[in-house]
Amino acid sequence: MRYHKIANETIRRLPIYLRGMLFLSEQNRKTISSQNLADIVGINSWQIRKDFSYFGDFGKPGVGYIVEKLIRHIKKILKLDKEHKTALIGVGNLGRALLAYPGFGPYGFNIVAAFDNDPAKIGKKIENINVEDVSRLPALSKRKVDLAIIAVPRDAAQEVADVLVEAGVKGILKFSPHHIEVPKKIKVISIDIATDLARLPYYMSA
Amino acid sequence: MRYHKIANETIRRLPIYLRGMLFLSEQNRKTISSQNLADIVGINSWQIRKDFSYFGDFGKPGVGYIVEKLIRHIKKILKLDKEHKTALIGVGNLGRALLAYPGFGPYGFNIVAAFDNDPAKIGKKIENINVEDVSRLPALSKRKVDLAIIAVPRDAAQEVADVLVEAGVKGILKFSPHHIEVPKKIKVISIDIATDLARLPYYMSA
DNA sequence: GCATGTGAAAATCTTCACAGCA
DNA sequence: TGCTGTGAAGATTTTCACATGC
Repeated sequence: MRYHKIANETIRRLPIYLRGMLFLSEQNRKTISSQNLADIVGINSWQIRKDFSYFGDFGKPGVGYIVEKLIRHIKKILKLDKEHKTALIGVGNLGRALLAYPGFGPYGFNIVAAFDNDPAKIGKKIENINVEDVSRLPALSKRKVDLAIIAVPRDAAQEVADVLVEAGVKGILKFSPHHIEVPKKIKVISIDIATDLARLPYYMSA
Repeated sequence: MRYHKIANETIRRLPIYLRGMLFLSEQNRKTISSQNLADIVGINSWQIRKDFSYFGDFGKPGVGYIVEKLIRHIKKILKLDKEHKTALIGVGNLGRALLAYPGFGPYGFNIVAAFDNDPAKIGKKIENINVEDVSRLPALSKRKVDLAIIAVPRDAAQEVADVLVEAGVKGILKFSPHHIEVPKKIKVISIDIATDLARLPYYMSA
């Protein structure tokens, strides 16, 4: 292994590899070759090897990669090896789907708090999480929450983000399509279904 | 304008620009400069100008871009200028959130059918859409549906995709994290919240 | 004078081909 | 023999700087 600046694109792919490895682990596979993993995740084998080569000698020539070891290794790189307490803001349709989503666990994400501004929802329990008033957001700083998922309407996103940053949140995943302004040290990732969907027709053969 | 192969990354950004332009249109803005648009969408102005330059002379030097004209132009490039009938497969939490999602309209996406395999859901009406039995999927070919959104559990995704391809669907948006195998001419886009979220901790300053 | 459009340079990312180890 | 790890080549994408048009 040499020193390399790690490509951004590599970081984007690591969670995909991790997903594949977790699947293999469920099935009690012990080792996997880059070619096998390529078939599972839909990424070329040489791309996989190149990506891994940034981080050290993961695999054994002639054998492949050891599933459990690779999982631990990728988790460590992505800093997923310890729990991340996560707050959800906005308990609408999407918010409820997120609370019910079982896929966060294996990555160490744990939704520990949910907030809304609708009095009809505040105080209710959804999926075992108590819905709190958004006015209580600033108190998050005391609760070791470092990550937040924003699932509120467009116009409220910036305001919510400001409070979250103030409360010490380090990373934000948002579903509102608008760009929000945050300090440079805060990382924001956006998911917008319509924006992704909008690429499809371009690639669809008539 | 010259002939250029259009960069994939450019196509990825076009829906983001479109989103910004639609927002401006709502506010009755007539023209916009690349710098102004940059502030709204969070992408550099030179990147925006470069992207647009692939398609022809969109703007007027000294003035900027004409909002309505640019919207029409981008929609045309992305083939969003006509309606895309869309089917939803899987009416769980996520599926219901998608049916209630108001953001598809401006892009010309219209969910015209929903399917599930749960007898308790079949026949129910959700958000004005009748939930049909998945066994009726093959009949989609007669209904001019060219796009499908798969929101079913992991293990069912490949099977559903196979039927959809058979039924003539040209593009698939899926939420199941697994890679699925489809003919090359079918375009598949995946959204996986956990995979996106998993990148955050890496970038979060301790 | 203001803002676009674009060659050219720089940076980044992917692909290849194969040396070398188990 | 099978499969990794990686330098080097190739392709793509971003960034810059400025000529050009309104």
